[in-house]
Amino acid sequence: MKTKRVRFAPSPTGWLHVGGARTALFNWLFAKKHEGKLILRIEDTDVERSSEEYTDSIKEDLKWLGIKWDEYYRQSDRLEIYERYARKLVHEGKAYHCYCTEEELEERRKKAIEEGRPPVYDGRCRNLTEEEKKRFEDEGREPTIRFKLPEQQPHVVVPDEIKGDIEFDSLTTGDFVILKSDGTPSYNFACVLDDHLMEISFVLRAEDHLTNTAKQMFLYEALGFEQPKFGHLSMLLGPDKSKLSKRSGATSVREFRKNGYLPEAMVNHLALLGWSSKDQQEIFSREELIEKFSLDNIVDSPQVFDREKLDWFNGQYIKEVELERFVELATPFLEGSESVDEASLKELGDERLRRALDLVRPSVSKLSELVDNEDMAIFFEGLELTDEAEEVLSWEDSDRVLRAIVTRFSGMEELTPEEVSESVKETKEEIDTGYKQVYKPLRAAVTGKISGPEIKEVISILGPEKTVNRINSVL
RNA sequence: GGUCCCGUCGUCUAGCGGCCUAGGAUAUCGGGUUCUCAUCCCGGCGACAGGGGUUCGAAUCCCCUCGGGACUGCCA
Repeated sequence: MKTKRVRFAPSPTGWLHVGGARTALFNWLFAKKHEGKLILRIEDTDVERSSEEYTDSIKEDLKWLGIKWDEYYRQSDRLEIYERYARKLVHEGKAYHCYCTEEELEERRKKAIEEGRPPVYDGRCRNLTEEEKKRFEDEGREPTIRFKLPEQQPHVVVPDEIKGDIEFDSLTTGDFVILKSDGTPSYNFACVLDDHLMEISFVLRAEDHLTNTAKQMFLYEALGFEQPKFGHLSMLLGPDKSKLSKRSGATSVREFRKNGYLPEAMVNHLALLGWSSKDQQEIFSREELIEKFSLDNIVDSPQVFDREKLDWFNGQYIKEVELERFVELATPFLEGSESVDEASLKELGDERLRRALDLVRPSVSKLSELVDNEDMAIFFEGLELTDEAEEVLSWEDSDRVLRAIVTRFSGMEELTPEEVSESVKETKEEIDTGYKQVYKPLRAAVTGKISGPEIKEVISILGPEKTVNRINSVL
């Protein structure tokens, strides 16, 4: 069987969009599933809007997501190819030079809309005489090359592996430009040529390309190329149900990355947008996704990108990842926190930081929540008592309790959580009071707050010395 | 306007003619666990867009209406 080849073809005019990321992911999953190849093709033929920076950032973000490509191409490196084929079509009478300027075109378009006619190119340059061409050229006009659509084309069928055949009664387009006046190819042309030349066997792209695919059918025909298979993914929508855009909040994977989302959470969430495994599983490892991925399980209705579900996924992964990795991921966020200076981070030490982060994980759903996190603050100096904590400390037994604890902990080297529990129990019995009367003042004194992570763990991490110091400072 | 796609809880989805008084997840609400918060566990609320057919039987098939979306460039 022939190797399956798919591609992801972004244009570097912005950061990698989550919609694009999903398309890339589905292509990658498809390739992996079938032991095929994923081709990354940068469609940078729009000289004005494309940039090297965006190209790099897209590659970085794909890598971050764990989407690796097998081959890499850039359309700007391939301009001669497109030009050659465009000329070939002109030569064969399947395309022609058009001297209309953008301004003229725009004006006619406007007029057509006003008059209720479809705003399509009227084909006026189809049969220009040599003199007419020369006159235009003398005027300094740079021609484009337009593809000549068949005169009679009742309807087009786009075979779609996901939605089934899609029939177009008519194409809402006239002869379209395949080579722009600056010599760069337009999207549909470069796309068809490259998909063919790169031996793409399956084109999996978003639904906004549906009408493009229809147009491309003619190009395949005119060029004498065999068609690949096609599949169109539904659109990703914002909360307002319109195409996910800047207005809908964060849309680039870069932004999610900066906000402390884990790539595995992102991948998991994206995978479940438009695809499901048909059982009730929600959390998938990469391997499971590859194993279970199938075109049959793709739905064709559009989906809203739900941040809350992503947060849940992220929280799940934060709780599950290896502690070492979590520490690595968390550190930059801690360092970026205003309330934590380098000195106090250093003072805490690696081991205590490790344990503290492990303790705080369950309450965090994205790494950015670690910045100025209340629970983390417990482990740094400079605590202030909240009003509620003050109140707890003013309870009748609080002073006695805390003094008893201080007596127990003084001079100790370290404390395990179990030893803390034991001490609390003994103190409770010694003073003949309830657990709350011990735990609450202890928490208030040590953390300055009345809620937070398990106090026995907190104390164990801080150690007896710091704990005693803190208690003494409120007595 | 034209062309095309789509329509099950707020959101992501299961369902492919009887297993559906429509299942799961998330969000939300309530309860439990805990010194407390978070986690976790248990429970509640919550949907087949509407109308016609076809059929013994329709969320599932057909038609119409309505609604949403995309495209309609020398952007991709």
